[in-house]
Amino acid sequence: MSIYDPATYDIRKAVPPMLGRVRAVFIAALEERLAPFDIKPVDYVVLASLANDVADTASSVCSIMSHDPGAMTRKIDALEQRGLVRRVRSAEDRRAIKLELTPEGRKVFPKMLAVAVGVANDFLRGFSKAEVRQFEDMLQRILDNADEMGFELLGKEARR
Amino acid sequence: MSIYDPATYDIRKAVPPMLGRVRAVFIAALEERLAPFDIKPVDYVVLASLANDVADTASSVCSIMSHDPGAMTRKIDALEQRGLVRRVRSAEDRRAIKLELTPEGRKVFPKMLAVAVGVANDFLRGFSKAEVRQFEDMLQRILDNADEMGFELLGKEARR
DNA sequence: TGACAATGTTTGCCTTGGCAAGTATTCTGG
DNA sequence: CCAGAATACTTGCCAAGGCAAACATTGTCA
Repeated sequence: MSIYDPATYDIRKAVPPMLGRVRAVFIAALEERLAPFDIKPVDYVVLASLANDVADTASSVCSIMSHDPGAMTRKIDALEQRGLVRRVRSAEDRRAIKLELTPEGRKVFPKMLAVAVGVANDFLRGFSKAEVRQFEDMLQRILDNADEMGFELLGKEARR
Repeated sequence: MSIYDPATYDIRKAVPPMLGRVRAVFIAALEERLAPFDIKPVDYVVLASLANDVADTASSVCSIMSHDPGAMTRKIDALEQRGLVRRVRSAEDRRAIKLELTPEGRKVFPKMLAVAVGVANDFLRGFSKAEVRQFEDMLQRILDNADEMGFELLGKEARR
């Protein structure tokens, strides 16, 4: 049974366009509140991936963020230049380069995290915790569907 | 009462990062299925805005999509070049330029719409209609919160 | 083991969006 | 009425991502 019908599809209410709008305001808010740190939302996500041990190389950060490897190289160049991130050639796999936060990076990241969490809480004002959990679950179910359809959150080549 | 706490914030599950991922797979799927028409997701949204009478000028399309006016000029140049959209100087307000689909645009758009709705239905497989409605409502509530915080990325006139 | 595929990173080129300045037109307050 | 603000669009310039090619290294398998 289909959810949406082309004849009645409303781009002002349907889930896909709404997702885009909500994401847009999220990023706008994050950008504004991270500005004092001279950090952009994308940079924050890179730092957060490293800080949370969700990724430890450029390529793993790329697959998590679905970001281009070429662009990532340049971004890490900049973050390294600013002394927030360090590159360490891996001993086990000499192709890879381990990434880690510098002491300076570890010091300032918590402030950015606080900002990001603050934005999330502000936008979810009025939601109960149960609702948020339900919301998270629905998002995960969509990702699972995407997964089954072959749209994993990896580079196109990695999909095979 | 806050939803998220920096100490336990998980970027793999929290709403903001999940929104980004879900949107990314949506766009990837849309891009792939629109490729046969040589149309990109952004182009589709422009055409959809015009087809659904949600917008009828470049600026109104911009506010709906939170898109840059400069980029929009170039995009419409291209769509006009391809014979899908037509520019008609407005008689009432001679600053504005009315946009409309050409007969050719009207002819091909339904196929793109079918693709887009198909993607939405595929990704929402397993959702009941009630769940989708609830999902839409939550997204709207977030936009309303953004609104109160001064992040009105959508043109007000476009929402009326 | 030896070709060949795959992975991780980098670089150059191209496309596209963001931003600022400029023009034309309309709106507004004194 | 009219000077200045606001709106609609355009253009040029810059920043950043997407893509492809190149290189080094590792994995696979006949």
